[in-house]
Amino acid sequence: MPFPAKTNTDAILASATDIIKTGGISSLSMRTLAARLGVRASSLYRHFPDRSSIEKTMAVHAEDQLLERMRQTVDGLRGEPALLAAARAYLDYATSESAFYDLIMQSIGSAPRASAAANQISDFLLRLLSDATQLGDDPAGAAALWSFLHGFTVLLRAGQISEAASKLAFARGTQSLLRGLSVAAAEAAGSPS
Amino acid sequence: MPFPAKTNTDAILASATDIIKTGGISSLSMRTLAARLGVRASSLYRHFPDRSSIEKTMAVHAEDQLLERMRQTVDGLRGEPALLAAARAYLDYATSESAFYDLIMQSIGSAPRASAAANQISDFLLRLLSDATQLGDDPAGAAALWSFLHGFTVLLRAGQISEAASKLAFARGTQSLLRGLSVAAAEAAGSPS
DNA sequence: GTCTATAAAATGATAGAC
DNA sequence: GTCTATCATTTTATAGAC
Repeated sequence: MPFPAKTNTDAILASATDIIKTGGISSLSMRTLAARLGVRASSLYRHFPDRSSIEKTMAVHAEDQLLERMRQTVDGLRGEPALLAAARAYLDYATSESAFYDLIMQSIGSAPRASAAANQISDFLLRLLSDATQLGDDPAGAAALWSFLHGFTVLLRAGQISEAASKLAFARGTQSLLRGLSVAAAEAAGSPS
Repeated sequence: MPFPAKTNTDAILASATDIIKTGGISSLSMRTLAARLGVRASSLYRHFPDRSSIEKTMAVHAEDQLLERMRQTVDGLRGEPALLAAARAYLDYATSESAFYDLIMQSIGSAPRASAAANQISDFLLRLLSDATQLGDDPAGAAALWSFLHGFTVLLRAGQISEAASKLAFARGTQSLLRGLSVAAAEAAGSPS
């Protein structure tokens, strides 16, 4: 072996993570990545077939991480408190790990249909909502909840929701949506008026 | 005038609109735009100083159009029906004019603080919500509503919410959020328990 | 106002030496 | 496994002729 290995899969992913955390997904290129690792861009193709495979690997990791954060947060909780805590964990992850969160949403958005990761998030919210309302599965309600979570993330980051007011606004939004869905589900379940 | 004018501001914007409607914002370049107009890319700089000014002009137009659609829709309506109709108009615009909607959100996301357009949308939702709940201004509630609207748009387009179920899911989400916010606002306003 | 020509900078990716 | 060298492409934007 005339040339010792100067990098490896893990090191590449670690550097790629640093890069997107600093400058966003668009700042990741084979050249910027190689430069950070002290190698040439062409060397990276021994470890990954192309650029998109590096992004894809990070995206999968991000999806696992988001779900894990929410699961850890709801550990020991049930009903409404569990749902509120999970919602908070979602927002916390989306804001503190915004680059990873972008990878998740980019992955979901570019998939033809609902991706496996998307289904996991959707199912997780579906179960939390069902447990909180005690009124059975509510796919439409879960979709509404996820819509609120993602939308809030985007508007908060865009500066449209002030940092100061965000905590209260988020709690009010989450609780209001949950209460409204509970009432709507109860009516649909056969308790008219 | 040795060279007759082959294009103008309006023609450029019309072609730019066609391009982004077909291939999204990223497909718009000075070259693709010029090719569609039958001129050279360099000629465009006589009409617009740079590429971003073309995007900006379209974004402003899109913002006006979205607000106009919502205003027309709520014309003659008040209270909850007005809010539900406006929400529907928002989603309709975002899905039928997705490229323009992307321009709006891109503009909002890249602005340092809350942009003028963002404030107009926010204020519009604020007034609708206030009129629907009859409980005064609720900035947090308006932010929650907008969050839901944008998030739903994104998830619907990503295929995470089925087309078939979207109409019902959207109506349920909007109504549930409104009802929940009404209750929360009433409690905060001094009608405890 | 449009043209040709060109600058200047990125990008992803490959061939082949070592 | 890494290197040099290079290809091929795309992009925004400018200079100057006509």
